Amino acid sequence: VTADGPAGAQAAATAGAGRRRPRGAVRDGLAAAGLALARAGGPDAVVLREAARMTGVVPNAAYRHFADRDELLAVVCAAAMRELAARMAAAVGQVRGRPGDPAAARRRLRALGQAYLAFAGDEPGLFAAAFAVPRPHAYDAGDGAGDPPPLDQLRAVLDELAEAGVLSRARRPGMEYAIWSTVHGLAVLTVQGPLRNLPDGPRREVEQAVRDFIDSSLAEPPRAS
Amino acid sequence: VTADGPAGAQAAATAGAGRRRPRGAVRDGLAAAGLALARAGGPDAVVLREAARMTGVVPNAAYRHFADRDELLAVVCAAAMRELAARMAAAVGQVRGRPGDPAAARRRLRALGQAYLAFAGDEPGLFAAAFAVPRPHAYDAGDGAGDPPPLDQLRAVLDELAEAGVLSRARRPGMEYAIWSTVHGLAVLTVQGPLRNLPDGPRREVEQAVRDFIDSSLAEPPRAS
DNA sequence: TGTACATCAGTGAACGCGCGTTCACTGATGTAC
DNA sequence: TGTACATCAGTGAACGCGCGTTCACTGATGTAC
Repeated sequence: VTADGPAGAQAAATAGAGRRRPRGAVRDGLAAAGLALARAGGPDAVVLREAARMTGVVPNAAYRHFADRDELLAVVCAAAMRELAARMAAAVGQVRGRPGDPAAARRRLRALGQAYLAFAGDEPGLFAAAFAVPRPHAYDAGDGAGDPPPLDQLRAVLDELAEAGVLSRARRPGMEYAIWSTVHGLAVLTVQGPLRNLPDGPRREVEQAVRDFIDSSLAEPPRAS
Repeated sequence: VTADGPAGAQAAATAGAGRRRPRGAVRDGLAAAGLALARAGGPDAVVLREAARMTGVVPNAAYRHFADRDELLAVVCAAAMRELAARMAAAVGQVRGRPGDPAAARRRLRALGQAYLAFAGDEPGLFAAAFAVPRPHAYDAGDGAGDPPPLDQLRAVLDELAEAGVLSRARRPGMEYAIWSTVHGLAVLTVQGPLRNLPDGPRREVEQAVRDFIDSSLAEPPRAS
């Protein structure tokens, strides 16, 4: 962390004992290190000893801040999910057009999906981690601060589409799950799944097919089956 | 494997050395044990030593049949994918109605999706394993024997829908990826993902919403975006 | 403002575990003559 | 049909590794009087 000269080793060893960092720095450091590990290798790569190493702290020091490895992992996963939410919020925030404008609403939905896919592609480790949280899942549990969780962002855009008349009221209920499933499935299949080795050309065609699929599903009334 | 009496231990120990099993039995046993491990705990649970233990063989004996743990895992994953394909083929085979009948074609598509979801729900470990194959993926590589791979089964039903006039020709290209993404995403989200703790009622509503979403996307022409 | 003391947050050493993998071996199997 | 021998498929022992986690400790921090 600090630059050590040839004589610095002893200084570090001397100063190393006891508490030297400001309050909360070690906990934050462990969480940040865990996030870096997840970024590089997914949730399985979040190794407590390695996070402690990166923080410059002895492994068992982590137990002052987390009950066990699972608790650290949960914090990392939540951070990964927040990063996804931030990417989506940023993308949708860049779309021009007043609220209620049908064309703008469509663009916002598209931006949301695009951001989701881009995150999965750019950060496969974080994407996997975001959905790999151990035991109970706090996916919707936005604590007020920060961006709303992905599902809420999607709901907001769909509500706007319904108000704008692009999406018929009758079809609105449950639509967020259908679209979420579609985009999430595409992300999983093309990033970690069987379609991960698709060349760029076919990959783009697949993505276009999925976009058309979603677009064409917005306006029409449901048909009897 | 064989029932050992109190005096059987020595017999087993005596007979244990050297090769006793019929040709290929150990390899098959390891693969079957690996599949059982994947069934119970997903791809990460496919542990070479444990598979050897279950087969009644010393751990390093596995290296006579597989180059390393990854090769065993690949075999297990392929078997898991074959089980998914078999479930889908069985489900679609039970649908009555001659080829080309529009209503029957729709039922076949629905049966396909239903089987996919049911497999993910009944066998979460195998489902995860099927999509966790290390390095290059042989998803489409049907070797002639057995059922066609899932994607081909889906293509066949969509072709039938197109011929029956249910799915307009213009929308047919790429549709298999859109539907696959949707169903796969739903499976992942509700089985391992953030929706895994949904009570039965809401879960059924979500599934119904996704079904409606797919149904309503078959017939309509694409709209300009 | 100064001192006594509880608490907090780190260190150092060690534990047991189970894993994948390698080595030298040996006995049964199956083939060539 | 019988024998010599190469190959195959197992055994037994061991390796090094890195992990999560526990223990007893110690020194700095911050609080009560």
